[in-house]
Amino acid sequence: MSGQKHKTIRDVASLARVSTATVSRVLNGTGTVRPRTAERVQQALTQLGYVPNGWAQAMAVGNGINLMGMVVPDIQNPFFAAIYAGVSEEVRSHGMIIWMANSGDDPAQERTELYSLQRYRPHGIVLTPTHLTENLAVIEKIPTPVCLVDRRLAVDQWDLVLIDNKHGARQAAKTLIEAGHRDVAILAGPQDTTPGRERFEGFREVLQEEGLALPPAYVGLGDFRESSGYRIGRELLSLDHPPTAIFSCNNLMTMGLLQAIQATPGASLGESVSVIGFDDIPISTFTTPPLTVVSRPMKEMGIQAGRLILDRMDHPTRAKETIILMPHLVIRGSERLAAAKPRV
Amino acid sequence: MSGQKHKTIRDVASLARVSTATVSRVLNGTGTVRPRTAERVQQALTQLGYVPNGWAQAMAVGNGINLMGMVVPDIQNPFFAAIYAGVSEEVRSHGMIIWMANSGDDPAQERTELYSLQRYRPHGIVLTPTHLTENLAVIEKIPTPVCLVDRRLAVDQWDLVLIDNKHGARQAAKTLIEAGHRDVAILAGPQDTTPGRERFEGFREVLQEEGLALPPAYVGLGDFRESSGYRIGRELLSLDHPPTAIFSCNNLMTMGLLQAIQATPGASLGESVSVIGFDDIPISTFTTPPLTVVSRPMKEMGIQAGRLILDRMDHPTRAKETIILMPHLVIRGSERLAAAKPRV
DNA sequence: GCTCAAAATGATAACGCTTACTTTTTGTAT
DNA sequence: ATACAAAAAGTAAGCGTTATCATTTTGAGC
Repeated sequence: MSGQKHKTIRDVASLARVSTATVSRVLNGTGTVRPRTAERVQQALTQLGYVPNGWAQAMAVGNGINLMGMVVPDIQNPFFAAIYAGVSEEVRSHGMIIWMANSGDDPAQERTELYSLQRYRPHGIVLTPTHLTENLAVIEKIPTPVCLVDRRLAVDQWDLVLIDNKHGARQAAKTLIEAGHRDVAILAGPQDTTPGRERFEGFREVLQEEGLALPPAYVGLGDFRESSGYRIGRELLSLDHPPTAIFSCNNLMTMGLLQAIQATPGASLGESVSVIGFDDIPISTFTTPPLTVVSRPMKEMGIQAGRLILDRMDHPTRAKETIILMPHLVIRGSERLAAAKPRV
Repeated sequence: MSGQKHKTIRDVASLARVSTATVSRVLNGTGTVRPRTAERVQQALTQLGYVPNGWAQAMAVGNGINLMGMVVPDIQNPFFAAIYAGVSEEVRSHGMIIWMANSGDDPAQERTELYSLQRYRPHGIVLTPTHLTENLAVIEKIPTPVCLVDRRLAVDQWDLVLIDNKHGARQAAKTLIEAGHRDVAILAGPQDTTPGRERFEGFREVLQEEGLALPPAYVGLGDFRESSGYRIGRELLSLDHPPTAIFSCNNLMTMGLLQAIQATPGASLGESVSVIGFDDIPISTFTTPPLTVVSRPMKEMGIQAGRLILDRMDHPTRAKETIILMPHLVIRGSERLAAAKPRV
């Protein structure tokens, strides 16, 4: 039911007719307690359904609870969900639990979330910052190990787990061109984030190297959300001279883009337009043709971040470490039009 | 960085040359402090980057932190993710944060998670129990409002948010039959859970009413996981006389089933076999034909659960409430074979 | 039965904060 | 200047634990 209050160690102590210290000893297996007494305490414990108060314990012991904080732009995004899974896997063995918070990619909200998180004194924080500079001062003040994931900050002072975005984008661009495409568009992410910028750069570089033009109309600036993928997808496809291939810079925008293709009369994946997406998504094997994507070791990123934080907890002064993981292309067919002949 | 410790209210007090009580007053806006003093305190506050210790606050005030607990079988499952979103939306306005835990559909793990959750004294717990009876004793001892979502317990003592599973399953079965199918199979869930049982029942009822046989070979007992959907899907499709339609009882198994169809030579969604799934999934609009599903108001379930808990926090003694939400069929095409003619 | 070390238990001070309650300061009326 | 109420600031208890120390109990050896 719900009326009662939680029992305290004092309730247990008085029921078992011992001092709170003895109950505590039984609970934690510290010190020595006579079997007879321990038995009485155990009985009181189960009879009352006592569960120790975690905060009080943490305060008494003085080193907080085994809490790991995590602040990411969007928990619902499978990419961050996978990072969560990785961090979780890595720290679980240390008896840690994870406190997830959502910054909504908004610096103000990020500030709020970092603040409320710190109120509960986590042992470390895994952070995907929303902005290069906006919250630098706040983050610098955090007296707890911080590990940045997926995005840098303007100051290079923290442990870092990154993806070689440029490399991934270059592979995508090259693959599209090798598949015969000349009119290649990009559905880019926000240019004030590292992933957004780096993927755009890699893409543009390849086009330049191959001597292909990138007209302004073929550059769609999205916000990494599904809605912008749809909107920009519709725009690109309704151009007088629509692109024959689109590189979409993240998973959610790819979802939107695919819907835009379905919604545009005459447009058809693999028939009139090719797509390569950045990040694998659950649907990628179910489209026709299946989706070619740049895939990153998402869970591995979380594992590394967790490892870096745990490591820094033990060695607070070691030099910052930067881990750059490589994405790889998963070719499934959507990079190529049914009609097109490979250049070979 | 990371070396330092968190500042305490005492650090602030001594820097501002006031007592801790005054700092507390400034922090909480209680009592009266002269502007000059408040100014000094504010300065110390920001200079030290002080963040109050949430547990200590909660303990001093004596009513815990604004924590809502949530224990579900699988956080990764979009269904529970949506419930989370609903609960989150409902309780956020009360300044609450949510502590998510994963029971893995395993009673032992559920027990563990409920225990660790209670250590942090949540104001309420939203629970999708793993088993009808296994953890009854534990759950009855929880001295905090509990609201069950999606599944009942053997004892009917808690607030409840359910779906009319039978109704949804009946709709699915009827629709398949109306589309001309006579050989209809079911990919059922575990029969020791309410959703698993009720969906099976509804399905079986309709077949009986329509005078159709349900041979044992057409009943696949899965465990609500993708792998079992795949395995059983392969089995059903490789029967000498395979079904022409399959009703899959949850989202993950549907994913597995779709993969099984793709992997089976000669099988093809909408050509050789029709599918209706229970629960909408992101991929449902991307398959060809798009997937017909029984869709439930998932987020709404979370909202209701959140509401019930908040309500019970204010009225601990009110009678238990049961909310049953209706699923509805979303017809997209996969319930019908391309060759088949509607019976009309 | 008595002694005395060893073992078991109890009393109590933290931990960081809030909040009655008490004391000091302020400012106004004389 | 003095008195005095009101306002501001300080003191200390308490929230539920653990850990240190002090005290009591136990039981072995005589």
